Parts: sequence; structure tokens; C-alpha cells
Amino acid sequence: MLRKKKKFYLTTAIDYINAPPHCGHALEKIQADVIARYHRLLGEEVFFLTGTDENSLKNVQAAKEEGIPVKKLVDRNAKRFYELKKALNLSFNDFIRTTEERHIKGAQKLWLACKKDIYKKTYRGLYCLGCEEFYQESELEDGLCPEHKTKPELVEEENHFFRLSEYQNQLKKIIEDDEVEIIPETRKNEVLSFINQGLEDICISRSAKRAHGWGINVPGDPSQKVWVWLEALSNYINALGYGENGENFQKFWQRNENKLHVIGKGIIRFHALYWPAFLLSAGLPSPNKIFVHGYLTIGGQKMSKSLGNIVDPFELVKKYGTDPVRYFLLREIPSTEDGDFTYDKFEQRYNSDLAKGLGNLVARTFTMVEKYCNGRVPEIDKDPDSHPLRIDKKIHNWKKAWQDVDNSLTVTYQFNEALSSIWKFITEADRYIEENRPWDLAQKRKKKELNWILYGLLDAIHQIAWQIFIFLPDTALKIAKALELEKILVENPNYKDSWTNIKPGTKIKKIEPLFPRI
RNA sequence: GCCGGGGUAGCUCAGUUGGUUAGAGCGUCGCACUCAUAAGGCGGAAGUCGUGGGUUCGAGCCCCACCCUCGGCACCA
Repeated sequence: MLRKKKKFYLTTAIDYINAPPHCGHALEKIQADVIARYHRLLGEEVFFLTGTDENSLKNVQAAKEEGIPVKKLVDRNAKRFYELKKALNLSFNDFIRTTEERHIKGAQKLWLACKKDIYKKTYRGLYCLGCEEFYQESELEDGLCPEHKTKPELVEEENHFFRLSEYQNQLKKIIEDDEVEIIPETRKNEVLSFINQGLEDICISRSAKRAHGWGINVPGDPSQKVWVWLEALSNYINALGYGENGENFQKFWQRNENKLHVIGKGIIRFHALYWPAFLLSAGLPSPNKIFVHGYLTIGGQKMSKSLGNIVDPFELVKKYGTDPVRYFLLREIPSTEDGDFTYDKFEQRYNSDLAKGLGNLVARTFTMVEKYCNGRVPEIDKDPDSHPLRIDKKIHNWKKAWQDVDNSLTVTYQFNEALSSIWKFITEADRYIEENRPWDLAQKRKKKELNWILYGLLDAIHQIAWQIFIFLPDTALKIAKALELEKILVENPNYKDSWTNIKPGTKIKKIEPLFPRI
């Protein structure tokens, strides 16, 4: 048993915190959480990181609007993001803020490691004083700032630049060859077509004045602040202790072929091009996979402050519970595309899949065991592994469901397909009850047959608990608890060893309906 | 504008290298059942497969044109 554990490192994007978290943030965190939980289920050593991006000028502006110090604003908002952990039952191991010392130290170390590719150049651009941002000419409307309708000024500033152009061919190769695998493929193609247009050097600093003194200093040049993206990306190694060459950095970054970034479609270029380029420059290994998810829309519209359609994940959880929120986002939203949220859709999913599906199956099975078997797991005289719910090839048996779960969580990241497969099995279990009519068997006192049927159903429910453990952890535990399997699920979750854990004679604990109908 | 996805039942989508009556889930309607959260099962209705041409013995799948929609097009999650 001294076999070395496989390692797995995954991260989410670190969020801008000039506003509180919304459901789109929740979607990404939950997706990453499920992946992390699955790899733990496989017995791997998992390090799951998330955090906040706090050096942006947007925070300075937001603080100004509220009339509070920037530090106060980021502290308060970062806390809100951290609180998603409890609300959504996230299992991340670390939460990094880019205002932390360990991050600043690492970001500056990375800058110095890239030194050979950094040079100074005068940058000239159209700058809107109101937005405090540079604009491309193509972004202007009639030569005016789209936000303020004012004419931007031509501003010159000496900045540091990074020789991205030097890495064009290398980047093209590692992406084409899936050394850095981009999922789904359409995103990979987008990145490649972007490279094919030719890569230019990028500006990686701005004047401290323009940044209002907020941000991380360029090493050796206090008049300049590090461009937020360069330092933000470095959070992925800083949290592992890159700054002080820590043990986790060696273990999870340097000597690990399983590094995954989970991000939204809007920031793919930074992750698929700039980040690997910085790492190449610094002589560090690249991430192995980048999974790009879509965005959440609300009633078909983009979530936005001005539309006032932002859905607060905390309120949603308060109203419906953690697992239903996790279930909806994972089941209803195709992970690689945009997906839509409405309360109607939410409640429909809740009722049809959770209340009438899983919840009802558990309730009816437990009641029959209560009535016909004195509430105990029945004795059987056959091999559990010959039970049709496990092996019948004509039905969508639970072994098939496991295959789909595995494929979804290690290859395609289509969580909806995994859940759909598990729920197909739930339907099979319901059908199995209907076909075998345990109530008739009980009346005819066909004890042996009845036991076999009910044992198979309990076994199926036990298996479902294992399968949904990564998606709906609380629900899985409730079921496992009723079956007196909670300890095994928590402490030794490896599913391959769990197939015969249902013990005849075990008293089934009564439980409340898992998902009361709305 | 350029490049790339899509447009298939009320809704969300599957449809393999072109081949007989186009599929699933949800919703809806009907039937029988009763262990269950008025849940579950079975059955039915429902589609001129974006439009117009073309290739072919045969096209949702191939070609052309057009319409609509979504995404990408550098320092902006």
C-alpha cells in the first residue's frame, strides 16, 4: 500500500472583487469543486486553489465611489467570495488574495525570472481620464469614449514590455500538440487562429501614478506597477510557495503532470498564451490542461448591474439549499457553453429530478424495506454482483453510469452528461420496482424474491450515493448515513472497493424527504 | 468587415463514413397500478430537420447562395 499517490492540482480563476459574487462565479467554483472531489474519490492527492484578484484599478474606482479606503473595500469583498465556500460546500484547499505578501513576493520573483524578455519602450495611446483606461481606436464611438462621450487624450508613457513575439512558434506548437490542452476544442481553435494573426509584444507595467499607487511594484522601478494580468496569473504558483521555493511548489507544479486551470471564456488568451509564455520565459513548466466554461445568462440576458438581473448565490442557497443549487448549475448548464438561469427552470429541475426522481426513489425504497423487512437490509442467497441493476446489459445499469461519470470528469468536463447518466439509472431503478412489484411479492409471501429485489434497490441507492457524492455531497452523506455507510464514504471513498458494503441485517435509519416538492 | 460554431418536436438538445416509417429528456394528453414526496410505470400526440437551388438511385447529414443567431478578432474577467 506504499504506492505513491497520483497528484492533481487545479485552480479556478481568481475573481475581480469590485462587486459581490454572483451566480456566474458560483458556477465556476462548483465545476472546479466537482473535479477536485472526483480526483479525491479516485484516491489522488488533490490541491484545489481559488482566490481573489485585488490589484485592479477597478477596485480603486469602486472604493472611491463608496468613499472608503481601497484596502477596506477589498478586505470586505474578498470575505464575501471566501464565504462561497460554506454556502456552496466548496472543498478548496487554499484561497489566495493577490494583496497577500506571499503573492507579491512570488509575482516579483516571476518578473525577475522573465527579465531577459523584458525591455522598456514608450507607449502611446488614447487615454480616457474618466475611465482611467487606454482605448483602441476601434473601441471608440465617433472618436469618443463609449462610456463618457469625451475625447480621449493622447498620452505617452514609458513602460516595460514583454517579448511575447519571441514565443509565437513555441506557443503554437504546445497548443497544437495539446501539451497545454485546451478544452473544448472550439476554444483551442480560437486560440490558434489568434496566434496565426501574429503575436505582438505586450505592455506589462503601468505608471504608479496612473495606478493611484495601488498594485505591486516593478522590482527595481518603484515608478511602475506590474500589469495586473502578469501578477494575477502568478497566483497559481505563488499559492504553492513559488516565492520561497516551497515544498508544494515542487510537488504540485514542478513535478506534476496533472495541472488544470478552470476559467471562463473571457480570459482564455491570458491563460492559454500569456501565462505559458511567462512560464517558458522563466523556465518553468506549463499547465497541462485549461478547461474553458461558458457564461451564465439570466432569462436569456447577460448578467449585469445596469439590467439589475444579478442573481445572488447566497440568496439562492438560502431559498433552495446548497445541493439543489449545485445540481441545477451542473445539470442544466452545458459546461462549455452559455447556459440560462430562470427561477422557473430551477424549480422545474428541482421537482422533476430531485423531488420526483432521486428523493422519491429513496423514500419509496426505504418505506418498503421498513414495511416488508422490518427496516433492515434483507438477507440474500445470491452474489450481489449478479444483480440486474448492476449488470443487466439491456438496461442503463450502474456500471454504465460510472463509466459516464469517469469520462465526464476526466476527459470532457461535461458535468451535465455525468448527471444525466446517473439519473438514467435512477429511472431504471424506478422501472425495476414497477416491473417486480414488491408489494405483490410481500402479499404472496415470496420472501426470497422480495429480499433479492429490495436488496438490489438498496445496493443501487448506495451506489447512487457514491456517484453523487462529488456533485451533491450533503445528499450523498444523508443517504450513506441512513445505510450506515457514512464512515466508509467519507474515509475510504474509493468506489471500486465499495461495491459490497451493504450488509444484511443493517438497520435502515429513517430520514426526512431529501427534497420536499416545491 | 474577417474567421469559426450553430439553426432538428412547446423547451433543451442527440443524430455515426448520405440509405428503409427522424430520436431523447422535460412539458403536455390518455391508461393501468399503489411501495412512494398526488410521486413512479406504460402508451399517445407533436417536427415541410433556417430558406432557395444543386449533386445523387437516395440528403438533417455533401456542394452553392442567402437569412438569422452565437463566439473570436491584444493588453478590456
